[in-house]
Amino acid sequence: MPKGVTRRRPRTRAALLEAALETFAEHGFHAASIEQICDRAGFTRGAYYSNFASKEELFLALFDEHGERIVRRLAESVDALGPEECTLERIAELASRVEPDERDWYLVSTEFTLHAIRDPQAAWVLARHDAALRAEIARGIALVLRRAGRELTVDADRFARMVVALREGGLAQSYVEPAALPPGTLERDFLAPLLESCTRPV
Amino acid sequence: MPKGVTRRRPRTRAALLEAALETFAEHGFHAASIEQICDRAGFTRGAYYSNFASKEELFLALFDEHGERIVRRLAESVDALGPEECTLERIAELASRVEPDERDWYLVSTEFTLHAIRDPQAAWVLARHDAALRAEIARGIALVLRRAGRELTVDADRFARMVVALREGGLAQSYVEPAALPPGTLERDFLAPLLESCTRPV
DNA sequence: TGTACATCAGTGAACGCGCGTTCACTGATGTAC
DNA sequence: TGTACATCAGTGAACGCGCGTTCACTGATGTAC
Repeated sequence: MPKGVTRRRPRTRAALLEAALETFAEHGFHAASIEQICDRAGFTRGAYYSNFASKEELFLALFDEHGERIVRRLAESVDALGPEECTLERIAELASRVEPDERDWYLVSTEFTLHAIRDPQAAWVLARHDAALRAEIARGIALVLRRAGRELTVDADRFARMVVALREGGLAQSYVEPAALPPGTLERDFLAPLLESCTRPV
Repeated sequence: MPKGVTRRRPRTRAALLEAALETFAEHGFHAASIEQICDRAGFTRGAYYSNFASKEELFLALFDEHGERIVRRLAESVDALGPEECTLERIAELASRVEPDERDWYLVSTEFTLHAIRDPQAAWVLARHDAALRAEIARGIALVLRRAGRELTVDADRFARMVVALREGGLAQSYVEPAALPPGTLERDFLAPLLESCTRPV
């Protein structure tokens, strides 16, 4: 193992993945060419094939590694939940936050979802990430509800699935008509009522 | 105008559109080849280019015409609503119905949504269809609520957007993991509570 | 109703371009002494 | 620390295949009388 000097490999790979995210977001998986990705990353196609066996493999790696980042980020947000976040309205407001950089990920992960519906291996990878994501959502909700002196009356994972559906379904509409439905609107409007009717005082 | 004898044109076009729906559903827009579509429809590529100027145009026509069918079908369901459908649970159950043939349309329309997020013309077409769909949903909900002696306390179109988000977000999860989340589950579990907390007696 | 002609829908071979993939190479990174 | 050598990451030209699109044609559909 070399010390001090950094091998270029990981940085090249990371640059290609980052460029792939942006290029796939802009054009879609099939319409995006490997040359576009390499140009954006500042490398040649040879470098690409030195790091990835095929376009398909890149797509999988991209989803896998970036998906992990998303889960980590959410976990940190949950860990950072302060004691003041204990009203149902406050939870809804937190859940309605949509970062500007989520758009690219939305486009890529939705396309990956379509791929997963057709491909069992991709489905398996997607299901694992989604489960991890829902576990964090459930953890966050349970944490805040406990502080608010309430508890869910429905299955936590099922509730988390509903939250994910609401968010992803809402983002689709928001990205098609940003003016008609600003991102986060549905969470803001309907999550508090839902928490109201799906919890009870503990 | 010829009488009696049917020109082949409309039938050929319809066959190509039908085949395109299935082929796009199976492989996705870019991965599906025009030859596959023509083979499935029982025509040659020449027939295809006699009916459509390009692959892009077919995609748009397919979404446009099939989308209209979906709205019509929903409108008929709303018209057929009997007086017995007047409890909140009954509405939730109706909304949770997912026909087997919706899978193909889900795959194609979701891909079209991604396309629309990137392309203003497609966004406009999609927005028009979605608005018509939501209008029918709102009409159905208002109809049944009135019979149940209740009314929405939130904007009807906003509520319809939430219903659409829940359904499409839920279908994504269901189609990736059919065993973990049978189609319609989220509607069945969460629509009644939502209607409960978003309506009042009139 | 039957025949001759005109038009139009669909045929299928050919084209050519774009893009994923390969490979012989070069220069940068790391190792030995 | 400096030099000689080995390995490895990235280069970029070339390949070839698949697919969208075109076009000269043929046979089916429709019209006139």
